[in-house]
Amino acid sequence: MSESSTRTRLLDAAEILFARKGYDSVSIREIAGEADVNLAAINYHFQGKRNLYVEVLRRRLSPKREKLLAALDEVEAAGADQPRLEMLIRAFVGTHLEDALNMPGGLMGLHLMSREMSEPRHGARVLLEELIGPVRTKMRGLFRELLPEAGETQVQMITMSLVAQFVYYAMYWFNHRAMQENLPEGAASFVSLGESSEDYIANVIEHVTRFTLGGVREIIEGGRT
Amino acid sequence: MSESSTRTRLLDAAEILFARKGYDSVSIREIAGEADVNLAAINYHFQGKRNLYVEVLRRRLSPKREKLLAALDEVEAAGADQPRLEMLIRAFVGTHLEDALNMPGGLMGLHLMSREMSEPRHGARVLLEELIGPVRTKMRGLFRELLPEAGETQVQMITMSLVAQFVYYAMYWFNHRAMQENLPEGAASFVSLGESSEDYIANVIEHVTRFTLGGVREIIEGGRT
DNA sequence: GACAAGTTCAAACGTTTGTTTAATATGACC
DNA sequence: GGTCATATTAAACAAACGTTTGAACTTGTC
Repeated sequence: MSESSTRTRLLDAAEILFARKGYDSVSIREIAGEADVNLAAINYHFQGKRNLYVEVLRRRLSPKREKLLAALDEVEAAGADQPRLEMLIRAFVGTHLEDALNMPGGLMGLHLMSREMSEPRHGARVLLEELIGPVRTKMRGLFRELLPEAGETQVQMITMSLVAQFVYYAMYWFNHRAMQENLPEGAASFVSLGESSEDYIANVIEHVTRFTLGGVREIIEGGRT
Repeated sequence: MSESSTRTRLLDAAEILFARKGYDSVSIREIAGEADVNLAAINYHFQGKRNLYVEVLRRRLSPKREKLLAALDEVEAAGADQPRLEMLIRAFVGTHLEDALNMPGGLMGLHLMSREMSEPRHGARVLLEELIGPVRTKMRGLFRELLPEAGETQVQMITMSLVAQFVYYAMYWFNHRAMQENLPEGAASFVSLGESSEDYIANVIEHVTRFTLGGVREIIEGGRT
C-alpha cells in the first residue's frame, strides 16, 4: 500500500493528528499506529515526540516562506497603475490558503500553523525564526510603501486583523464538522461555505480580501465623510 | 489568605490553567496544587476533570450571554437616525472584551472561550447551547435589518470576520508574552498595543470596530466606483 | 457530648504516557 | 559469504495520569 519511507509516513500521520487534536492530546502510540510503524521508530528517527512535532512544522515552513516571499515580490514589482494594495492582500491570503489546497497535507500544515500561532508552545521558536519573521518584514515594508499615511501601530493592527481572519477560517474548516456533530438537536446550524474545499477556499479568499480592503480604507482614510 | 470555598478556588485555578495551556496539558494535580486543595477534592466536587472543565466554562456563559443580549437590545431600540451598524459592531466587540476586563477572571474566561471556539472538544456542546446559539440568532436578525441588501452568506462571513478578530486579539494578549520569551535574539519584536490591559482592550475595540465597519461597507456597497 | 451529614485528607488503584533497551532484520559493499 | 552500518522490532522502564478508597476531620443540631 504505502511505499513511502518510515520517516515520511510518520511525518504525514503526525501532521494530521497534531493538527486535529493538538500536541498533548496525541500519543506517539497513536501516531505510530496510524503510520503503521513500530513505536520505537519515532525515537529512532526523531529522538522524541517534541522533535517530531518540530520537524512536522519545519517541513512546511520553507516552501511556504518561499511562496509568500515570491508572491510579495510580484506585488512589489507591479506598476503604480495597478491596485497594489488589493494585490498585496490577495497574494497574502491566497498564498496561505491556496498552497494549503494544492499541496498534499497542505491544509493540515496551515491548520497546524494556525494552531501554533494561537497557542505557541513547542514550535514557536522555529515558526518565528523561519517563517513569520522574514515574511512580516517584507509585508511591513510593502504596507509602509502603499500606505504612507499609516502609522506603525495601524500597520500592525491591520496585519493582525488580516491574519486573524484566515487563521480563523482555516480553523473553522477543520472544526465545523466536529461542531456539527456535537450540535444539540434544535440548535441553529453552522455556516456552510461551499461543499468542497476548493469552493470554501475560493470564497474565503475573495471575502477576506475585500473585507480587509474595506477595513484598511476605513482605518486610513475614514472619518472624512 | 484565601477565604473562598474549595469549589470556587478550584474553578478559579482551573480557569487560568485551562486557558493558558489547554485541557490535556493541565493535570488535576496541577490544578489542585495551584488552588491549594487536596487532589481528591476535584472528584468530590466535580465528579471528574472533564466536568470541572465544563463547569469552568459554564460559570462565564450566563453572565456573558445576558450582557450580550442586553447590549444588542440597546442597539435594536436605537432610532434610525443613529449609526446603528457601528453601534452593533461596537456593542458586540466591546461587550466581549470589556467584561473580560472588569470581571475578575473575565479575560481568562474570554481566552478560554476563544480556545474552545478554535478547538471545540470538551465544552463545545454547552458553549453552543448556552451562549453562541441565542446570541447569534439575535445578531443575524439585526444584521438583516441593518443590511437588507446583504445575502445570508454575506452576513455569515461578516460575522466570522468580526469574531475572528477579537478571538485572535484575545489569544494574542495571552500569548505574546510567552512568544516574546521564546524569541531568538535578532528577531523582530512583536506588536505591543498598550502597556496595560485597559489600553490594549480600548485600542482593540476601536480598531476592530472601524476595521469591520469598513469591511462591511466594502462587502455590501463595494464594487461601485 | 452524641449523632449525622458534609468535607478534607493521605494513600493507593490500574492505565497510559514518553522513552530506552537489547535483539533481530535488512541491505550495500568487498 | 562475511562484514558492517542502518533500520526495525518486541519488551520493558519509570513517571505521570485520572480516579477511587476509607479513614479523619469539620460543622450544625439536638
